[in-house]
Amino acid sequence: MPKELGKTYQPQEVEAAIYAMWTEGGYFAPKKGDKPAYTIVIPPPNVTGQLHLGHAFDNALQDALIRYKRMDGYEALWMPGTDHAGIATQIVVEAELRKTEGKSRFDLGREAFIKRVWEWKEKYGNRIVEQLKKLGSSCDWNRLRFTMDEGLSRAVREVFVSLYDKGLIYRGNRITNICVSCQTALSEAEVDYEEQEGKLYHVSYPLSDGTGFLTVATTRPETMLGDAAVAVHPNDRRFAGLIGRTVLLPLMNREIPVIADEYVDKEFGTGCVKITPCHDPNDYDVAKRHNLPELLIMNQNGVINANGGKYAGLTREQARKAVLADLEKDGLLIKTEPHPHNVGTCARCHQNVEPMASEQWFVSMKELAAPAIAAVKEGRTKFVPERFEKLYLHWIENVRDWCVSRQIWWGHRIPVWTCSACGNVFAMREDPESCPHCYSIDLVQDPDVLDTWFSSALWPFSTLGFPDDTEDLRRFYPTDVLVTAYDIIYLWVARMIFSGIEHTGKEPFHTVYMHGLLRDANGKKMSKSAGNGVDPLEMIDQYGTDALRIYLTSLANLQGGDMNFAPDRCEHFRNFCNKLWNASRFVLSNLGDTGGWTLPESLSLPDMWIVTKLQGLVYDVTAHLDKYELNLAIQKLIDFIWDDFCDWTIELSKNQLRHDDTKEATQQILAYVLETSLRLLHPFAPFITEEIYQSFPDGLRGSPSLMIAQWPEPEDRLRFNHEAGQMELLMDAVRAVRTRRSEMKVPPSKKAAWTVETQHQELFESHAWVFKSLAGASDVTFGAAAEGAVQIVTSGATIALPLAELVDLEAEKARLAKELASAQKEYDVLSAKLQNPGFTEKAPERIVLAERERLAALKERIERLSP
RNA sequence: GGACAAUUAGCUCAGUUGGUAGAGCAUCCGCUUGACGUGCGGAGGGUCAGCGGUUCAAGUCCGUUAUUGUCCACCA
Repeated sequence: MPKELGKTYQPQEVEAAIYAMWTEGGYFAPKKGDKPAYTIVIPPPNVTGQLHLGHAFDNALQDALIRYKRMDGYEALWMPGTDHAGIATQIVVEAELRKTEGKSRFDLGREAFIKRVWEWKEKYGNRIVEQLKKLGSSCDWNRLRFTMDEGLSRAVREVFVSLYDKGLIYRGNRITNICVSCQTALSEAEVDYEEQEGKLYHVSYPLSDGTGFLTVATTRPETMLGDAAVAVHPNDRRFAGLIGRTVLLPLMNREIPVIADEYVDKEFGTGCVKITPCHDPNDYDVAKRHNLPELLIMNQNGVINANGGKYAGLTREQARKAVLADLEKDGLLIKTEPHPHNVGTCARCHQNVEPMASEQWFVSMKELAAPAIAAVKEGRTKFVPERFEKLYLHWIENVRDWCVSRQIWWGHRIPVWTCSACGNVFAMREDPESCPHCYSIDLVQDPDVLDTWFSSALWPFSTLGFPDDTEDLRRFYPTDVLVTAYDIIYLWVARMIFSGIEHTGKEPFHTVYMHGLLRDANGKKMSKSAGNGVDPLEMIDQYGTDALRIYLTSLANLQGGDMNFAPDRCEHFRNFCNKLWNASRFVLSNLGDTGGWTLPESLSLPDMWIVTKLQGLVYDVTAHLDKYELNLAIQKLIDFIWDDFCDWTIELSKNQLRHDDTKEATQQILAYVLETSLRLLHPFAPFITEEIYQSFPDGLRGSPSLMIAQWPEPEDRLRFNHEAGQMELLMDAVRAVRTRRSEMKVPPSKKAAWTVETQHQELFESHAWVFKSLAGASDVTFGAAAEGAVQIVTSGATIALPLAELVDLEAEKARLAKELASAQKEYDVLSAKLQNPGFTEKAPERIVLAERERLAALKERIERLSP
């Protein structure tokens, strides 16, 4: 029996039960069908994460795709999981530790701290998963993975050791970006550059022989403590005589040479550059070329070390102040000028990073990048929209070696050991018990952990069982499409591509569907500090999940551009859900004895029209989904359901349901169109469509859940183009009369007899009920208009309404004359176009044909309008 | 410095191979029409940033200018 549906849709009352029903039914698990596997891996949210709008958007798109493919017979797997998010998680747990116990991670020690993080993860790590479920995400939750699971950790080991053995991972001392707040190295992709209002300090370095000064310009004066030289351009005449001599480094009283190097830009600053090998990447290179000594003056925590002389123990900020003050005192600070420049900041904590020399592990990129470039250039991996390919290629073609070691504790420990006995350094898949070289058991493991993205890069195959050759891996890998925002192309997407190729021999997905970022209603970036963030869960409470999802889906655009989210615009989509709800109530309360949602044997003209429209919709929605044009798909669905189905089909059905001879067929057509529409809408609005579907009587449900109902296919036999065109004539007449009546302020309750002059008399006569139902016709007769009637010229007919008492005859004449003039003008333009051989010969036939028809229609209209 | 994108109705934005410019919101006018006022019917409002080009035909393709935004590189 059909469930009783309330007058308005109340999403809060049904969503949880629907989700539970899906879960209990086991519908999220992939089912073998007549089509192959279709796989999407979720971009794993951080375990520390709270659901934000970006997740909601990304997941709405993925869920729509996976639900569509599942209904379409594919063995659809949406692989879920979470990321351990090394630094981010460690920061969160450290903060909590400091707050609740006033302790640092060092107070606890490494093992105890890691235990704490695991406890935290067990307690809070599933919060984001529960939130994803609220969105209706149809992930196969039984497969939930975590990047630090045993299996995934094994994948990390395998990949590390395999790269190490191939010589593609090495340890090296070089300038790396260090976050002194997180106290770890970062990869270049984790550094954000931002323009800061800095200062350029001009500092005098006296020549050792006391004959003068050289003035250098610097933005980081504290680094002068580590200076190894002053460099000038070899062709710079100003300093030609000074090359090879020495200056006395102020404050440190060290003699350093003046060298010549082409790196120096003569035009910039003073033309003299201080060379600080350990604290600037360019200086490092210069130092290598000139064999300069390397002097590190700062620790990873940003505190000046013993090499900094009397400044040792000061933080970098304190050191800068002290150095400047001392220079000032010595009269060596010549000038300070404002100098806006780009400064690298830590992507996690937004503190300025400190470039400094340190020992780190690197992945050698050149060899790995080559096939990843080819994969995209040769089309095995495609980006949608295509323009993102350029970004990807530009990055990977210029990629530098990847710094993968992090000086934190939460993450995959680098599987490299050093033998204290023989000094052997080796990487192993299993923790070793003794040195493979000298069998000593005195082994020390590298203290660092791997970059979080090292494990994320393996996600498409590590989640499916790699490194084991599992059935899942064979069936679901390579995956199909990766859906994510463009801001992690380098951090994640590119690394998955080269990792997938290197370790599995296959590109991890054939399509990368990229989208933009959500901004607030004014186009501003959403952020906690600005307080303009929108909580999707609040949106769900207020408007329902489906309304939020439809709105988000409609925001996607074909350029992958950023989108502005205005919370109150959810209302429109909430209204749409309610509209669908009520349309369904109407259809369900008028089912009668309809035994199924098959079409009636004979179709009326309006039936043929809506069925034809529906075929077009099936075709369009499917095509848009296949092309990742989800915004267009949802727009067409809304237009069809609201405008075509509700405003025309349902309105007309009210008349047809009153007559015994048309009642049953009408019931059937309503059920048929509604049921098909629900299936098409389901990927976008899973809850409401399922709730309505479950309210259908048993005979009308082909499947226990709409989730696993079959995706509709367009049927050519149900395209009635001619009849649909006839219907449009009737609709034009309805609209034309409505407009005129409205202009003349005739209340809808006032009916009027129509006198129609038309070549389509049979059509208009047999469908007089349409005009009576929708356009206030009391009677429809045929013939010439009576004197003083209001004449309405529409496509195919002139309709006369006897509303003489409401009409100013002169105004009426003027209006008709104006319409005639405008029609005539349009006719002239069109006829000139059709007389142009350039057009008739070169334009496609269908266009010419359509224009000829338009011309004929205009001609007829002009005749009708002519007095 | 380089690259990419955007510029369409008062506002926010769609616009899928070039083929008569669309939506929502806002505004205005009507409506106790038996699914829905979270609704129904109707109206006004646009030289699609400027200029030039290709084409029978340009919001759509090409060039150029302007403005805005993003990314990359990098200036001690």
